[in-house]
Amino acid sequence: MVGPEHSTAFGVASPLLRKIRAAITVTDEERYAIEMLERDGTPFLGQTQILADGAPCRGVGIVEAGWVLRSKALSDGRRQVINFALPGDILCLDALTFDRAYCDLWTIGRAVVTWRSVEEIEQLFTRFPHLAFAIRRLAVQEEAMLSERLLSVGRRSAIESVSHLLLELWHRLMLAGLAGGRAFPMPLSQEVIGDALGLSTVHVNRTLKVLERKGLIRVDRHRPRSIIVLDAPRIERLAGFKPSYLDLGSPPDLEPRGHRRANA
Amino acid sequence: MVGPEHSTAFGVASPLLRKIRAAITVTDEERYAIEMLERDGTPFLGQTQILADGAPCRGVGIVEAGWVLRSKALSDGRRQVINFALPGDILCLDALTFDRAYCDLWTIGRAVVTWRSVEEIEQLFTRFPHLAFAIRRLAVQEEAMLSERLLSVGRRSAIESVSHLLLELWHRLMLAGLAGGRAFPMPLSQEVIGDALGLSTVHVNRTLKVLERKGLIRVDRHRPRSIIVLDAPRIERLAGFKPSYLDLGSPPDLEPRGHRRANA
DNA sequence: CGGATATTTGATGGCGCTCAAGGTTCGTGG
DNA sequence: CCACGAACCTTGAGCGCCATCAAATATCCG
Repeated sequence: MVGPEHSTAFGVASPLLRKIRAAITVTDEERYAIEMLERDGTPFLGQTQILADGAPCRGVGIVEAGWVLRSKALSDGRRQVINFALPGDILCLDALTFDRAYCDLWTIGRAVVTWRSVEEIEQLFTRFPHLAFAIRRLAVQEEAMLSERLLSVGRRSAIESVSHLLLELWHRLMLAGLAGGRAFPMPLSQEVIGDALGLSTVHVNRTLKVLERKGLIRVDRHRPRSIIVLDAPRIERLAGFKPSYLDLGSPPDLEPRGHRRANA
Repeated sequence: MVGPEHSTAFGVASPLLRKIRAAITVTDEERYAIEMLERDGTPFLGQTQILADGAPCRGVGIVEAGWVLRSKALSDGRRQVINFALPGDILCLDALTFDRAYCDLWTIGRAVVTWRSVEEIEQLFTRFPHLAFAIRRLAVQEEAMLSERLLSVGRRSAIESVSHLLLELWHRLMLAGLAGGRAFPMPLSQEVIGDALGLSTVHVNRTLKVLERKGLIRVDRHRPRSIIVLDAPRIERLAGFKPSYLDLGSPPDLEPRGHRRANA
């Protein structure tokens, strides 16, 4: 039904397209337009700052490959990671209505980012209103993720927060077609995880160890690092993880979990 | 230049209009349209839930009077307040692209909320593109506030967080025309403040006491409760508060603070 | 005045921070 | 192939910020 897909940097089929397809049905013309967005990106190597809090925003960024993080820093160096952008995620969507960044942007390891001007995106939205709708949904999802993160940092214990973050990343990577089965890539250092959850590096380490000792996950420390989920139901229960906030298409499952009927 | 303004519930001139004027110049027609939005609201008395996490969203809400909070709860009762909506703030702006709530909504004390259908808002946006732009800016500001809250909860100490929250509310109330001078209304109980900052009620109490003992604020405990800021520069320094993330119009002040020239 | 809600204060303890040192993995260049 | 440095992970010891529990006080409302 659909032809072979354009292959983006690092040889993965477009995660952005995949995510948009979760929200709307995409015509061939629209598919082509999306694929054109994810071209000619700038490659970065290590941890590199690509945008500064308060700086003018050059437009909208698309993460072609690698991971990017959004963070805010205090004057004495304390840092809070606001969110992670995975391949197919869009950076600075707010640039469409506000031309100043309110966060720092850093790459994590290798990453490829494409910048598109506000005008280009607005033309795209005019030509393809469906795409505008789908991408606005991505923005709503971002806010839902932010709320969930705030809940973690404010009210969940360390082991709950860490578990919840791992499950969120696993889920997002699957939705983007970047993870399958029980394993998923984990480029984040324990320091970065701590900065996302309001924890110290040391405590993230101890918490991961506990999760391993409980037989819930296995951490593969060889690069490229990865996580293997050994007991999904148990860690989901521990984290109180309900993936509905990540689903763009269908409404969230309002029934209690784990009560699917046998022959339905 | 501008005629007498329509007076909303509780006799305060439209805070929404005032905030929109910070972002764009408003024509008389637009002013009338905004004022029509803030009519015929439903009044609520105490702490009342007006929307549930995961429930279908009836449309967009406008806070005419009183305060509303957005929160998420864990199954065991722990609660995180995501943000506060003051008079003139808009609730569920995401309903325009996503028809499910991802937070609970509760009133704080007396409040009046008007619900407008998605269709009505979309018609408004079509008729007045400038208004659409200004209101999208309000949405961006919401995200900036959320990021700042995450920074507080994750990385600031209790005394820094509490100070920062107080300053944010003071500033927002001034922008909405609901506070002037050094005093501002404070309907939030210490429990609610704790739920917003990831702190216990007891610790919020002790922290407020410290701020009073340091001579930075005075808490008026008689209802309607209020806060008086006694030493704005000092508490702003303590909190690391930079109000640029709340300003919709002008770009943020990139120069170091407190260096205004004498005769300028 | 009585009941409900919110604030205040003390005592105690734990989760997670800090400091410090040693181990691992990996990239680079000899 | 090995040496070396950088970044990251690991583990222990000690402690502090803030949570929890409990009880008294204050404020408001009817």
